[in-house]
Amino acid sequence: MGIPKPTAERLARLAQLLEQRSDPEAPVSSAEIEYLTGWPSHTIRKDVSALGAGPEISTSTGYHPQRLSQAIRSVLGFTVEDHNCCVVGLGRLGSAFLEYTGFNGSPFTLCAGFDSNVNRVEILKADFPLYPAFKMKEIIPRLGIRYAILCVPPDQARQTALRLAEFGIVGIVNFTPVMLSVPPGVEIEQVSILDALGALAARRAIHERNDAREASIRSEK
Amino acid sequence: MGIPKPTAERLARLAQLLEQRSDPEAPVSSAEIEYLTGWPSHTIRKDVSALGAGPEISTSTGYHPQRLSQAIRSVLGFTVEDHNCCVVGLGRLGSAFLEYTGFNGSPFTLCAGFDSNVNRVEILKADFPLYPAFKMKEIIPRLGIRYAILCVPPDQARQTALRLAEFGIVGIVNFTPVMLSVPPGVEIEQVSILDALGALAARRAIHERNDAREASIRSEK
DNA sequence: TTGTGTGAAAGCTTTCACAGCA
DNA sequence: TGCTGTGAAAGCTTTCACACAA
Repeated sequence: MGIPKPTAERLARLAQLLEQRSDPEAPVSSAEIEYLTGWPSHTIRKDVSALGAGPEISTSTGYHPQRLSQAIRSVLGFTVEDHNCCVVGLGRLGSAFLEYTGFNGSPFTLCAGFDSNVNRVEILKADFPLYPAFKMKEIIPRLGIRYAILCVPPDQARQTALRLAEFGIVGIVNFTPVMLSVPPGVEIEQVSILDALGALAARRAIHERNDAREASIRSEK
Repeated sequence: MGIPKPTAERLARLAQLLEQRSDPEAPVSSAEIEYLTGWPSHTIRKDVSALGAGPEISTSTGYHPQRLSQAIRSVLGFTVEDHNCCVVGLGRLGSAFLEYTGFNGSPFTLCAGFDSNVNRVEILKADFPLYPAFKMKEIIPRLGIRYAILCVPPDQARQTALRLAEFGIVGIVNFTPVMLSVPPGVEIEQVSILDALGALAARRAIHERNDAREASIRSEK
């Protein structure tokens, strides 16, 4: 009984959602989670069930938010020291992360920034140190950084990703529009706007197609 | 025979990939696409097959990139006039899109930006007009904008999304960390960094779990 | 009565294996 | 010999329906 990938991704998001709640003690039902997320309540129950956590997670009035999110983090292996991140490329997009407050309270810590432009590294301010790009090789292993947020210009994306993999990065959030190929063992999460828009448009096209199809089936009868 | 959602999303991405190619005439094989994307070649063949496009799409040496991407766009309904987009919220992140060149050559056009801070709207420069937020109601229908890129501060996200839906937006790319609930008929694509990192960490946890499980099974024998 | 937990069924998607074509 | 195309099988995930607990 392994945990299915879609289940794990839903749970990861659910944990975040639970931690945003105002009252971490007030029970939350699967129906309420359905309302907040759009996922059907039975899917949520099944997901939680797949965790294999004990009965202290839930009562007859719903789940205990804090215990549930802890159970999720523990089963998915979200421990703070494993989740140091860095931003690579400090242009408009990359530097936007320097002032992003969402990391507080999350299991991820942003602890370094890199840019090939030494000037930019010196001018920008952040709560963590910024380095010139050639120091990646030294800093990434030293700080135990495992995840990278890639915001370099498109023409440098492939090369930079390969170097990151070499230095021990295990996951890359790719904000460039370039499709990356990396060594096995490194995971990529693609977040280009064009992909996101493409996914929306594709979903919408299916809707319209299916609606049209259903309408024509109905009219045939 | 509808097109499965995962298939549609892969095809949307494939079309983009094909359009980035240097030579739009040189045939591309499913094996080459496998190398570029990581998707197995038989999945790609099945996906293309699901399009139901004619035999002019492929030869015995592979697919014709240009014709294939056109077939994808036509079946998925990617026509230029349907895909006007706007950026909502012009802070660091939102304003990064103003200088983003990736939209050229894509089926999407960025044609407006909105921010509640009138000052910011006047100071920032872009190739398309920027408006104060209260004009959304007027401008979105007038320009036929269907997709919105949401970059407002977290505490305004929910409210803004609902207004966008009201004004006729059918798809929102949500860059805020807030989970949105919108009326049916509006699609959301969530791209918060925390979600992306969470997905990476979740996938990695499964890998490690499964590897450990396999190792222990092996050692039991 | 209102909620979770969970085998079993249904529904999708991917994978396979091989036919067919240039 | 290289490739695509595609029914059929296998493998996952979601949905259902109902048992069970407070």
